[in-house]
Amino acid sequence: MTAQPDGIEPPVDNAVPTVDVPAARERARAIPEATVARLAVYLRVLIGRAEEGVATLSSEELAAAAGVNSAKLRKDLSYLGSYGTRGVGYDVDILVGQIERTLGLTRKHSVAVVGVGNLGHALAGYGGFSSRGFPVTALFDVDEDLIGIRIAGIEVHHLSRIPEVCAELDVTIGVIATPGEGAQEVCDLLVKAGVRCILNFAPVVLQVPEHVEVRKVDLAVELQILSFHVSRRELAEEPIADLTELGEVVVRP
Amino acid sequence: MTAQPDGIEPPVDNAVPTVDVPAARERARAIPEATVARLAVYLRVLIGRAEEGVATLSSEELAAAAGVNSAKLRKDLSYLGSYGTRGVGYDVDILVGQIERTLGLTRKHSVAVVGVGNLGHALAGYGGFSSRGFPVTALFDVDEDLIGIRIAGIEVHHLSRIPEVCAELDVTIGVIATPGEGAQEVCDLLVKAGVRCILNFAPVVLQVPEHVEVRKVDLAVELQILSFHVSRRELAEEPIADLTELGEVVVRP
DNA sequence: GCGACTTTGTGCCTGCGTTCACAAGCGGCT
DNA sequence: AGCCGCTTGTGAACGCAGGCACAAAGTCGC
Repeated sequence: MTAQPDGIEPPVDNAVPTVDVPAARERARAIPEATVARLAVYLRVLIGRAEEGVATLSSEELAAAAGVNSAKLRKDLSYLGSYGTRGVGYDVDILVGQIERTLGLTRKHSVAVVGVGNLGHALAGYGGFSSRGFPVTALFDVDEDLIGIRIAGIEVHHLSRIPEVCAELDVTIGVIATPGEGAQEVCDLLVKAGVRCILNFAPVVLQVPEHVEVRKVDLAVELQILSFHVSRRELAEEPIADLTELGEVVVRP
Repeated sequence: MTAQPDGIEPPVDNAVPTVDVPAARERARAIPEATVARLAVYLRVLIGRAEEGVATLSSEELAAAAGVNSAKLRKDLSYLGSYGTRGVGYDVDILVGQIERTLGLTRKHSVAVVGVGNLGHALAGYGGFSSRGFPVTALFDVDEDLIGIRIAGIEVHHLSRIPEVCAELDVTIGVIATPGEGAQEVCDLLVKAGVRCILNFAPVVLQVPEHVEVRKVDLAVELQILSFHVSRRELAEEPIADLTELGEVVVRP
């Protein structure tokens, strides 16, 4: 364990405990964010291979399938502990179990989707969620015309019932698929309802208390990043001509 | 300009050129990926403020609205050049123009969506794309029942027509919203059609030639990352009890 | 016109994440 | 049983991104 989170070392580290509970906590905390994101990718690949009957996989193969460097993969997996066999590779089933444990996938996470527009509707019907242990159990909207109807078997409630319904269904993850305007209000409601993890599709930066985790998915931003690469490419490819369209007029004094 | 991209300095840097074309190219190349992503966020905030009639914004205000550190914001903007006024802040309109130029948003980017399932349907109807200069102009699917129907006014074509239609409409960005199985095949078709930027919603790692840029949006992965944080929280909050459910049995020899 | 105040732009440092390279460890073959 | 080859796990180096803090540069008031 090289990277100590932030200075504070655990007091004593000499005795020989059989079950090292603080270490479990330390380790979970110590896993870098970037690694967590990749673990999810590895998991998907592993589950796919497991279904094909593959029992063992080397870091090289797994890395190729996940689109990363094999050294990075090994380091990522080493955060979970030593579950590989030198000379052989990783036992697929064991690794699946370990990653699931680390990501907290041993329990189901009930998901509430707020905003049943284009996107919310799609998310409610998206099979990829429930099949991966994230069943959408509640839908909310402001539009009175939508209240009470069922989408993919799930009833749509009014925003005002968020606290009540979320508590009842033990919702752990809230998905905000509203327009930008209502998003902060919805977020506040979710937080008040005890939801501590939010996936935000609305194009606003949400203000949340410190104990709440927000991840933002912004489709327009993704396209703009791609757009940047388009122009960068064109810039790099064209030998020297036609750059005037840039309007770049840098005058050095 | 401190950060020289990769060693090679421009030959002479003494004369007084009026239009510094190579510098434009260098600069576009030098902008860090992380900065590009944030520029898109700044742009959205700026456009919002511009509509409210705000003419000038300080780095502090803009940073707060975008949810970042003000020093980081200033450094990000400095990659575009010096467009702020000390003691005052940034002129909103000028900055909008500069960011749009840098991101290549001065032209429209025609978008093709492949896969008209739940998600593809939502994307086709999503107003956030066209309003930001990314009109969805083509839809594709394999399902014969869908071919020929119109969604949000756009006709659905068969996959096989991707090359033809994309060329005709000058599609620059392809969006893959198919299940994982067909994704690589669709990707190959798009690449063959000359599309060089792809936004991939399918849960697979796409293999593409070097000159093609892929961005992946994986909703299940996002949820799994949130799930990780849920368990991390529970681990940190519970004083010491109930950690056995982890199954964490680390025995130090 | 000058001084005080405000805000930008950036040099420097720190820390995280990635990559390299290799020793340690394990299985299989002889 | 012992050796050989393969693969993991990790120490160490590197590079990039983030944050601090300050000098430069501009505005506003007097």
